[in-house]
Amino acid sequence: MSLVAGQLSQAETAFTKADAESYASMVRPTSDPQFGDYQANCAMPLAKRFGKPPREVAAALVTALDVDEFCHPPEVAGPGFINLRLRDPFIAESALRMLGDQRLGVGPASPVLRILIDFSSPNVAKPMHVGHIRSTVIGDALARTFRFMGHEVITDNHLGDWGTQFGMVIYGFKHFGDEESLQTDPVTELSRLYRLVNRVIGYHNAVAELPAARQAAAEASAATESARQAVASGEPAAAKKNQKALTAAVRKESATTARVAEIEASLAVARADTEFIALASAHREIATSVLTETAKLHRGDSENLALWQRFLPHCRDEIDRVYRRLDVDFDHTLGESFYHDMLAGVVTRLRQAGLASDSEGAVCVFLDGFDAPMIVQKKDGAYLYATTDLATLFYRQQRFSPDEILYVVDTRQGEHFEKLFAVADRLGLSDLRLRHVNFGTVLGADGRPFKTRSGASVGLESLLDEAVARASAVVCDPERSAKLTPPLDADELRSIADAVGHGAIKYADLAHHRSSDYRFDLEKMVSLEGNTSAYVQYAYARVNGIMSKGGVDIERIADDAKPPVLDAPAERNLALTLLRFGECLEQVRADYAPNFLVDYLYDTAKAYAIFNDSCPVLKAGDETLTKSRLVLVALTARVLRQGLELLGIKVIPRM
RNA sequence: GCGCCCAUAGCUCAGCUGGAUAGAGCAGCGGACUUCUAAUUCGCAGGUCGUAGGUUCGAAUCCUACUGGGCGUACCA
Repeated sequence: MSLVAGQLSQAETAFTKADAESYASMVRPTSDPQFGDYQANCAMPLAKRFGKPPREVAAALVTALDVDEFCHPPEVAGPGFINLRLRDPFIAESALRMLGDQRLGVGPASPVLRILIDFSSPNVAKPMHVGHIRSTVIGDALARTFRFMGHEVITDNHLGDWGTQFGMVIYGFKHFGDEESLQTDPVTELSRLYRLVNRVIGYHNAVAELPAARQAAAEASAATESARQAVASGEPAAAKKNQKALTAAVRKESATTARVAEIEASLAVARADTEFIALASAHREIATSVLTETAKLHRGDSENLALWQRFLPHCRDEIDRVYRRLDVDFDHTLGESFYHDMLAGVVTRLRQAGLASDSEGAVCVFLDGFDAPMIVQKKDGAYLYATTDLATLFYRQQRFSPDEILYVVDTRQGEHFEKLFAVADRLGLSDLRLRHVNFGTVLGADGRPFKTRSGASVGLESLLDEAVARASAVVCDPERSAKLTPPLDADELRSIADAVGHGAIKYADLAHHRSSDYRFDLEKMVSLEGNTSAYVQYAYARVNGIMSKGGVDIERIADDAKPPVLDAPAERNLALTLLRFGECLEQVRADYAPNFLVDYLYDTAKAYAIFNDSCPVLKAGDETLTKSRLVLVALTARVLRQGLELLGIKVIPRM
C-alpha cells in the first residue's frame, strides 16, 4: 500500500504542481473485491480543490501513475475512485520476500521515535484487581508493537507505592497486625490488613452518609410527588415540560432510594458481624488516623518509614508474580516514592514560573478553560498526584528526553491529563508529545462496572485462574486430545489451558477499541468460535501441524523456495491478507489502538481456514504445488505467531 | 450548573484524516466431513446507523439542537 501511495504521490505532484496538501495516503483496501484490491480516493478532494470534475482528475492521475510493475492498469469508477488490482506475480514475490525477512517486511520506522509508555501503575499495597487489566494489557501490546516497528520504546511502571494505601496498611499493622503472620506469610497478612482497614473505613463512611442519603431520597420522593401533581393539574401548554420534569424526578428518586438501599445492605452485612462492629467502634477516627500515618511516613518518621521499607518488598513480590503470569515486564519501575524528594521543587518551579498561587490555603495552578484549579499542595502541606505527575514528567524529560510520552490510563482521568499537559505547555515542553491513551471501563454482565456481588472489585488473579479453568474445560476435551498423535499429556494440556486462558482475557480486552467500555464475558472469551484468542491460536496450531508433518524448517524454507502459485482464490486472498500485516501495525500506531491488530489476525485466521478447507497442501498430489502452498502456510505461521506475540499472547504448537 | 464520552442487526462489538450496496461474531434457519486438526466451512435471514435539521458531488463519520445513558467536576489516585 505504501508503494501505491508513493507512486500516487508522484502522480499527484505532477498534477497539482505540489500546490496542495497530499491526499496520496488515501489508499485503502477496497470495500468490495469486485473493485480490485486497493482503492485510491484522492481524486475527489483534489477535484474539489481545483474545481474540476472528479473523474477527469482521476483520469489525469491514472495517466501519470506509474504502477505497471505491480498493478494491472488502474480503473476509474464511480464518482472518481481509482481501483487498483495487484499483479499475482507481485503478490507472490512479496510474500516470499516477507517470509525471508525476520521483520516480516515491517519497518524500520522512520523517523525512529523514543516513546515512553507509562502503564499498569497499580497501587501495590492492595491486590491487583480487574481494573488493572486494561492499562497493563493495552500498554504492553503498544510497547511490543511500537518496538517491533523499530521505535525506541521505554516502559515505566509508575507504581502507587507511597500513598494513602500504605497509611492504611501501617495503621492496620499497628492496631491489628500479627507479627508472626507477617513473617510466615507477609503477602496474605498485608492484604488482610489492607482489606480490614478499608472495610472499617467503608463502614464509618456508610454510617455517616446514611442520614444525608435518606434525606436526599425523601426530598426526591417529595419532588416526584409534586411533579406528578403538576402533570395532573398543569396547563396543557406546559404538559410536555412537566412530563419531562416528572421523568427526571422519577429517575432521581429511584437513584437515591437505590443508594439508600445499598448503604443499608452494606450496614446490615457489617452489623451481622458483632466482632467487626466491636472493632469498628473502637476505631471511629480511623480515616483521619490513616491520613496521619501517611503524613508521618512522608515526613520521614522513622517507625513508619521502617514499616514501609519492610512492607514494600512483599508488595512488589506480589505484583511481580502477577506480571510473570501475564508475561509483562518493564524497563523501569519508578514508583511515586521515587519522586518524593522532588515535589517541593516542583511547587517552587511552578511558583517561579508564575503559574502557581495560593488559594484557600492550598497551592493551586489556575488554567484557562477549567473551572477547578490543579492543586499541587494541600493546605496541610501534603502533595498530590498532580504534583507527582509533574515531577515525573520533568524527570522523564531530563533523563530520557523522549519524543513522546503515552499515559495508558482510565478515561475518567481525562481532565487531570488535560491540565497536566496544559501546565507542561505553559512551561515550554511543547515539543514533547504528551498523549493520554485513554480506555473505557470493564463492565459486568449487567452493564454496570464489573464488581463482585458484594460490591468489591474482582481480584485479578482469581479472574485469571477462572479463565484458565474455563479454557481447560473448553479446550482440553479428553476424547479429542487422545486422537492426536502422540496424545496430549497432562503437561501439554496444562500449558494449552494456560496459554488460552490468559490469551482469552488479553485478546478480548484488546479486541475492543480501547476508548469504549466493554462487557466482560468469560464464556465468550474462551470460546473456540468467533473472534477469540482460542480461534486464532487454533489456526496457528493447525498451521504448525502441517509444517511439522511436512518436515518444514520455518527458518530455512524461504532460502530455496519459489514464489507461491496463486491460482486458487483462497491462495491469492490468503497471500494478500498476509501482505497487509505492516499496514495494520501502522493503524495501531496511528490511533494507539491494538484492536486493529486483533481484527487483522482474525481476518488472517479466517483467510487461512478457507485456504485450509479448499487447498490441500501435503496431499495436493503435486510436489510443486505442495511446495508452493507450504510457503503460504509458513508465512501464515510467522504472521500469526508474530501478531499474537505483539499482543502478549502465546502460541501453542498443538491444541 | 459546567465539561467530556457514548447511542450501529435480537445480543456483543468493528467501521481507519467524510467515499461505492454499513461489516463481523454470537444466537436462529439450511447445506458440506474416504479432513494435512470439521474445535472447520458455505449459504439464508436480520439494520429508519437515537431523533430532527444543516454542510457536501457524497455523512454512521463533520456542525447545531433535542432525547436517552455513562463519567468527571477544589485539596483521593
